[in-house]
Amino acid sequence: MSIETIIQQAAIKAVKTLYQADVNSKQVQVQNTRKEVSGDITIVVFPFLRLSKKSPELTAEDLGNYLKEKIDIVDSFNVIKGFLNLDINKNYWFNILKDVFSNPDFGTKVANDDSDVVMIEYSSPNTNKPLHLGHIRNNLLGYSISEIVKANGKKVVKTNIVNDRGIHICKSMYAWQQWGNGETPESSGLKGDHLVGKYYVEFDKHYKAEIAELIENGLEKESAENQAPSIIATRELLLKWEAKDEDTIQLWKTMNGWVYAGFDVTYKTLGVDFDKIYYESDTYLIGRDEVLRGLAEKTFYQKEDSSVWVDLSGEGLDQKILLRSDGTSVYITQDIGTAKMRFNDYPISKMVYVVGNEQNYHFQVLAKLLDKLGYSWGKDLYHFSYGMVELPSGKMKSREGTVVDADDLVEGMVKVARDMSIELGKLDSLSGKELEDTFRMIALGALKYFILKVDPRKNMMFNPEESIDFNGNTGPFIQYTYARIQSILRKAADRNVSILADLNMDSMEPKEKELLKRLSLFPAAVQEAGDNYSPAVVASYCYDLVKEFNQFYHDHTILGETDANIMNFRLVLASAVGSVIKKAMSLLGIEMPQRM
RNA sequence: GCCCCGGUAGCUCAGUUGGAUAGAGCGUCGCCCUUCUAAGGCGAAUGUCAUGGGUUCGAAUCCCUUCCGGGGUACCA
Repeated sequence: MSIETIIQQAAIKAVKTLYQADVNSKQVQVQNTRKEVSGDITIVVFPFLRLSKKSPELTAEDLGNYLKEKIDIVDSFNVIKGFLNLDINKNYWFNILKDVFSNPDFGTKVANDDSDVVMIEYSSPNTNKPLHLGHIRNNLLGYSISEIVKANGKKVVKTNIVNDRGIHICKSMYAWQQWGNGETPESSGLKGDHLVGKYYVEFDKHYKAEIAELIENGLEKESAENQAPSIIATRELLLKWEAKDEDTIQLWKTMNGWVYAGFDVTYKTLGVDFDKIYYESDTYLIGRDEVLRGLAEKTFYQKEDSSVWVDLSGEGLDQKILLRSDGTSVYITQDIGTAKMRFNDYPISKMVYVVGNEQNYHFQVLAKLLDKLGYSWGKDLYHFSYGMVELPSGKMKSREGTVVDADDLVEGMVKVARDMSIELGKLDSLSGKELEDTFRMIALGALKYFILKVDPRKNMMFNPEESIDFNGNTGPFIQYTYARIQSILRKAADRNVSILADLNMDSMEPKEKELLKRLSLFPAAVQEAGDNYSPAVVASYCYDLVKEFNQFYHDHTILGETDANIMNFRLVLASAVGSVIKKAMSLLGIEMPQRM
């Protein structure tokens, strides 16, 4: 039971005894005491004034006296206006420290056979272009949320739906056929996904030129967009693909193969992975069958041009197309099929889609569609809607080439990490792979923390002109603190100092107690992050912990301490902080170096 | 037009059930390495919490107005 809960329940009893009145836990506001004020935990007494019919100060005095007498972890108290600040007995804090030190599962819950299965879809790339910074945010969030949900005692299935078919894929295929001259990753030395992306951009260039020409010849914009030769050819290609034309399928397989090889490299670099991968090419027909079933059951309707629609105007939404007039599927068709397949494959109790907020409307429609098709789980799907990454110049657009490429960004950061490490000269004891791994760890730590510390729901700004920081509230700052702790623990081991969970001390320094308080908040942070699907909560917690540790580290020596009990206590404290840092950062997918 | 989301220091961001003097980092100006790693610590300056109103003992937080920005809005994904 957390300290907040203990105090809260005690306060409810106190009010009952003192004022013969019932209050619920919501009315008892318990918060951490502000740093400038003495005390550990604070009760806000304003809500009780009506019951006590006394001044805030006297009410707080009443409560304080009661708690001091009845609750053994409350040592003493002070009152400032309507705030009752309680001092908690040191043994309470010592017990927390012992728990952190000796319990490897401190702060997290472990899943068992009966735990809920949560399926988390993330990444979901199109196979017509390489990944960019927006995808990085998606991948990092998806991975981190998976780890956080796991830490809250759920079974997690990480999944990826690869959008490997559709008109957009045909665009790069067509462009490659027309202007590719047989170029391959081998012949050009280009990473597969970058090669295919090049032809996607190429398509757009030609398509735009054709539209401009048609408009010049007197066509309206809309008809020009529909009659440009490139788009007509691309539509034919999609029809041939859906008809399983052999050459078209072969080209599709070849080009997608290039892209997958490229994606694998990027995924590995980012340290993300999946338990189950679905391909739209396998699921879209199931979706189409579902749509046709809905049509037969008159859930949906058909227009004269034979396109299929759903009318959601009764639910406050619009009409939505489900199959085009030429019979091919649209984006939402495959999502229906994929959902059906997944629920057949796994005993899913919650389905989470990590997809950008530009698709909020899409997921509202999807939930209602699944519901209409008779799937009870449809309306419970959760769209984890995250914000866009914006550049100073505006939104990133793959077609126009105004993106921050994922591979380039990571490589650039590794270079910065390498240069900086060499300049600081701290890694001279390492060499070869170990050294290179540390550079990558630091670079990825900086990038991941930069992305994940921001509230996922909000749009965020990235300025390519300014490199991502390595000082201050950053991943490397946290890694650095961890490395310092490991250095101390190594030195302690060298001197044969054993670290005991047995703590014998009369009092603590303020910085020591502050650190203990921070440690005690870890379980609440993990839970809050899980409840809100927010890696930023973990990042923020970890930063506060690390900042607190650095102050302690600055003010107090550990190995230089002459009192053996105090030295042992500080070693236990440092070790515990180290393990919490490591665990918290692992929830963000950030690794901790032994040295840096 | 309609719907959704956002606006906090020069910049990037915290601030979740309404609580004490609104906080960090970067940048700026100072200070601290004969002492466990200075990717660190300490101090200074910087705010009409977009705007106007309302509810409340108390509002950055809840409700309404206006302004600004982003996204979506029937055959892109």
